[in-house]
Amino acid sequence: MDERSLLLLGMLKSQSQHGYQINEFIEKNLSRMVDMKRSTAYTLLERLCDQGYVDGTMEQAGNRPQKKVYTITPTGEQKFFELLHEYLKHAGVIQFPFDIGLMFLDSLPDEDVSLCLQGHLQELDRQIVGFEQTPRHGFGRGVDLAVEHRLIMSRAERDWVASILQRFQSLTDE
Amino acid sequence: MDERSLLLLGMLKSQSQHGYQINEFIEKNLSRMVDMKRSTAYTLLERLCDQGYVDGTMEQAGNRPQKKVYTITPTGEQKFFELLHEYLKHAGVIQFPFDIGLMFLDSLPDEDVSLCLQGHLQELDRQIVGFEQTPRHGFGRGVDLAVEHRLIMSRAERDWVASILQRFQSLTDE
DNA sequence: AGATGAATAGTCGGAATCGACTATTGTGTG
DNA sequence: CACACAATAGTCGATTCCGACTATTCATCT
Repeated sequence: MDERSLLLLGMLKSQSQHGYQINEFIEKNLSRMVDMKRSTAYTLLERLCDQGYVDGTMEQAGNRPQKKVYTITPTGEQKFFELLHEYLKHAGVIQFPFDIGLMFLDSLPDEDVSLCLQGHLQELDRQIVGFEQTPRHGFGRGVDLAVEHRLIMSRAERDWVASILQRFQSLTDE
Repeated sequence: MDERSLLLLGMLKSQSQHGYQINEFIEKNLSRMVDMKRSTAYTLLERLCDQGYVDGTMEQAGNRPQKKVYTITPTGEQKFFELLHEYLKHAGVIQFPFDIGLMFLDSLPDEDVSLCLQGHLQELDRQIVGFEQTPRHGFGRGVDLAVEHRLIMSRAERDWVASILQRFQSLTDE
């Protein structure tokens, strides 16, 4: 059971909803923080139902197409709090694929490195703008904090990459 | 083909070696940056052989037990450079499971949040000490840079979490 | 009326990863 | 000498995740 289940439980805790809604929300609002595909979300929702943490009921509202509405159960809420504590408390091992690149930097001519890092920097800037423009007060202080977290992390990385880039450029220029 | 293959190709580029050595090195020196289990490494090495990027030959050195020595091929080197450019250039979407926790912070009493964040902080401090104590000059500037990268990222996160924690504690104390 | 598209629900097979397990041989210790 | 341990090689089944695909119903447009 990982942070994706925490996300699903959390979203259902704030409001019962159906899979499509959940997926839309994640794609539109959280794609910068979470990477979970639609089919995975459906699978996970099914599992949560099997485990009794969520209750899924088909509804026929008026004559609209069928919807399956998912609702968190009391045990689901318990589980939610358990997971929430866990993920707030633990830092875990974050993996930056970029680091693997960095490790082998030496195999590349300084010029290539400069070019790559420039590209990297631009991507980071784009990400930062994205976070800066993310509307706040999604569903509470918490979401804003998460965005702020990502923002300061991206900025820290950008500043560092920029400083490294300068090192390389001064080597190349001289 | 992901960053794990880049790592394997890179390690083999610097030196032909056998799977056990590779796994040992990753476990002992890179466990803070990369999470890849032994069986995965073996699987990946096999695949790299199939794809012609690596050549694996059983060797019977003296009367020691069998070793399978993996050596990077010319196409493997090409692939290595390709992947290296890719991973240096792109920032990708980093996922912090912590963020999912943050999003739902509001569901927890401030006191709980304080306790969790204190735990988080301690873990981060441990990680930072780990990076600080990582011996430098592993196989070149690059490795040092990667460690430095992780170090500044962890510090940035620690400082931020500490500031958030203070906010919560001042709320709780009053 | 028929076509098209959006909202909603999935399903299914394949790839990736891991944990736990097995096998072989040399070396060192009691 | 016997036994355990380290070094080396995997294998295999379970689980997870994803991409691509399908199905249904209504609304809208021609």
